[in-house]
Amino acid sequence: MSDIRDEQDNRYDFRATEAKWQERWESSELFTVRDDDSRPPYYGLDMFPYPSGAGISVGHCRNYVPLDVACRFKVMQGYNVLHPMGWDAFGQPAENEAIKRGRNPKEMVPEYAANYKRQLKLVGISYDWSREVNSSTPEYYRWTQWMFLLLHKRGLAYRANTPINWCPSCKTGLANEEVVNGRCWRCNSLVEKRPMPQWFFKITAYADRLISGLEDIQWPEGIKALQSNWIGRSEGAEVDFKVAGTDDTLTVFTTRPDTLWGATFMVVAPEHPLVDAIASEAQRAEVQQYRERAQRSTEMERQSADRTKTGVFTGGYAINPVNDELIPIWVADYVLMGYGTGAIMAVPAHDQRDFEFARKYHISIVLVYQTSDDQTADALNEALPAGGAMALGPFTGAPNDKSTVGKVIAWLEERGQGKGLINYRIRDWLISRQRYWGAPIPIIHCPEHGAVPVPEADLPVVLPDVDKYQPTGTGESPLAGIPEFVNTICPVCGAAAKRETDTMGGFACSSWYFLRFADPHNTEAPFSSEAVNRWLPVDLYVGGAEHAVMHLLYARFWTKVLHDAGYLNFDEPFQRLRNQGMLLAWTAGRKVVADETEGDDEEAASDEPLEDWKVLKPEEKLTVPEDERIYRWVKMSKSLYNVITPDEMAEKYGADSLRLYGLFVAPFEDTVQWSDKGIEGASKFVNRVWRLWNELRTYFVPDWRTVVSQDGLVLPDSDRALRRKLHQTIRKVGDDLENFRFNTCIAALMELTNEVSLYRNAIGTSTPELGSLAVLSELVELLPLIIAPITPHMSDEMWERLGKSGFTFRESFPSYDDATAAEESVTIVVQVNGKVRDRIVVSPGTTQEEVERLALACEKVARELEGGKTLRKVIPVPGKLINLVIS
RNA sequence: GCCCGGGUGGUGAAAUGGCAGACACAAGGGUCUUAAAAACCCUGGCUUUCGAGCAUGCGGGUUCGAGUCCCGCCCCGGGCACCA
Repeated sequence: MSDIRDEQDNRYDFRATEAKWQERWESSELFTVRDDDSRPPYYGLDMFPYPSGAGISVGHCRNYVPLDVACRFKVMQGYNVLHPMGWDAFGQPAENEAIKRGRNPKEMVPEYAANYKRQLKLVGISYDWSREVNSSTPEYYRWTQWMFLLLHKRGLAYRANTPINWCPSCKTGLANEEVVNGRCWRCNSLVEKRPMPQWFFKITAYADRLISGLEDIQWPEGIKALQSNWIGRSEGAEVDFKVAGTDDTLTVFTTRPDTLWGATFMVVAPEHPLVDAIASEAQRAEVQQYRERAQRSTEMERQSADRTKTGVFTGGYAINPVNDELIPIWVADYVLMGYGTGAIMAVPAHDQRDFEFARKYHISIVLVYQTSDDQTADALNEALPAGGAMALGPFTGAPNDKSTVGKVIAWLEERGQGKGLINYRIRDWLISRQRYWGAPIPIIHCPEHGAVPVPEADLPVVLPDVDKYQPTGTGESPLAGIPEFVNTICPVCGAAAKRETDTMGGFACSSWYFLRFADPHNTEAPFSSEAVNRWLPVDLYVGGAEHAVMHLLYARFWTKVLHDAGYLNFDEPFQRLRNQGMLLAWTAGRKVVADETEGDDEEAASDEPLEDWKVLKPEEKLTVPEDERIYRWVKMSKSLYNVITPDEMAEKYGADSLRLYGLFVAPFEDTVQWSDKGIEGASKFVNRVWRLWNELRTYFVPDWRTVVSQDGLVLPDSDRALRRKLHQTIRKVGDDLENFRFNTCIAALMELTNEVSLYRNAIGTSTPELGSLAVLSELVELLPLIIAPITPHMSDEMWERLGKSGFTFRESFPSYDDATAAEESVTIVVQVNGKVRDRIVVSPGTTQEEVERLALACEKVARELEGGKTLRKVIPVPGKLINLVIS
């Protein structure tokens, strides 16, 4: 490029340089990955995004850039690195946006994707675009449907008519994982319960393996805990209670069968099927009323734990199997139909919820465990969940612990009154959506044969073009209104039949896309096992922690199913996971006006974090004066009108500076507050490196290696020090990049730069010796390589100016020499009673005796010893410190 | 209520149980310049009687030595929330 030929101009022309190299990377297909490559494979993956209209913000660079740096580093270390990108284009986020803009998602998504792609290239991300996938294309969703059929074949997809989570605003059912605090994860509306026939994936069948599989993957402990808690394994027993005067049996799940002797009543959920049978004539009306009231209240109201418990006596009694006592059966909404059996035995003495209920309704309380002989149930102020010894029944004297629980379960099993059982909190994954923009569920409903899977050969079931794709709200998908789509024939008998009109939720597409990248153009299968087994599991997966119990759980489930079906030789998809921190922006807002109701602005609602604060919309910025504005740090998001784009930053400071700033500002996992000052600092550093390097390049001698490796080469102290720093930096940068410590990595590069600058100042206008020239040349040649993963554009430009051909991406990351990096002297801290009194500088091999002698010889130490104090003890820390204990 | 994170200068942050504040930003001073910008150099936790003392949310403890480990609190962020 002609405008960077002026070598006297020491200002770095990042615009021209970055454009030049991005073009060259593209035209040389630098980032295209081949399967037939002898280097060891490495798979680095970002969670694929849905491309929204606003494009990416600098916030997105918090994950794309660090992974890019890690991948570029891996390439330079000699790996064949798969680093792909694609579009999670199906699902509510894309569809909601299309509706809002009055666009057809089919046309809109590719436009948005193209913009994302342009931006990602602008930031210099090294994706292999030849493997780009779009989950909303028939070439892709054909195989998502294939996955559905596989699950169906294996008994893991079923249709059931149970009350499901319904979002009235999105007009569709939602999976449990998509309901956050009783609200829709996309639009924040309150979720209702609606009974309707829906398709589910049987993720509960894999609950145990989804917990145990967490053990040997390198994920943040917090995410593992989140998943584990979500799955919620709890060990206990099912116990059968006879309903007095009937043939019915009420089965309960309990984790504390050992407290059966203290069960003084039972509670069933309002929706429990036996309620009618249990209720006595006298109580029936009251029970019925209570059930209706419970049905009307929202999930949120019902599940708020601080609400005082309510309930109604059914008039019926159960027989406690361990002592044949009659105990009353109540109906109360603190018992949930969705967990266990929807019925509990209540042990008020040892369960706080039952305790509160018993006290409120004056039900008797019986102590099973006593912490002392004179302890009475009447004296309790709260339940005793732990401690004490059993005070009644055949296990009298047994401790209040797991071993007793086990013994009681065995005892119940022997007597045929119950059995040990493990219960899970996780529910099956509801996959049906009554929406247009998703992969049609490949099922045909035949009056004769029921729900028949579409034969594999007939895939894909193509999503038809429609005029109206808005959700209907009737519980039917818009597809139901298209006779050409709906009417078909049964694959089994050929009779007239109807297609399933629900589509799959977006999380179906993202549950296997990481497999498709290994073999993205396969038209015969979703992937070849050979390709997938070569590249996967993903070595390094980067994305947001908000997917802990959604995508990350579903993807693990599908991987296990595919493994069990023999398609994969691994059953955990992501070996190592890293979650980037959020990016916050300083955002103008105002107080909420009294009559403003929640959810009036659908889009903003999902991201607004504070209830007493409303973001200023662009049009309000003119009307709300500065002194009425309230500024807050909130997540950078287009719905909060506080987005800074990589485009504007790349234009002003350059992609390399933007990359460097995001990496340097804080540890990768930390939340960051965006600052323009910060990126200015990063840009200053990039320019400083550029300038220094260009000055020093005039000393470059290409054969420096022979000089540096000469036997008996004696360099002046300053040269040895510079070389030592260089090799120490190579070591540190390599270590830090390996461990995602980008901020300290860049700090090390800054330290090196500072040292080089001082060295340069010291040279002044004098001509360096041959040895010094070699040391400088080593630096001039290696620096572009060391910094290349972070500032790839500048590095390639430097590389070319050194007379090298090709790209730093194709070079090896420099190795360091231990001997050269070793310190020539060490500073030993001299402490007296743990307080620093002095420092002594010794050579690394100095004996401990010598260090001690030198320490005692320090004037400041001598002063401490005055007044008859004597040395009691010497604590040496070799190479670091010596602590003299005196008194 | 339960489960995870986190609290260190004016700010972002460093620190295998061993010199607290690396590296930066902002600030102040200087060099260069007619001037400014840029660049380069220097200073900087607080207090001080210039010996030193005090400092990593608070209070205890372990240790020769604690930002780091243990116990008890407080505050902030996130997740779950009547799960029997």
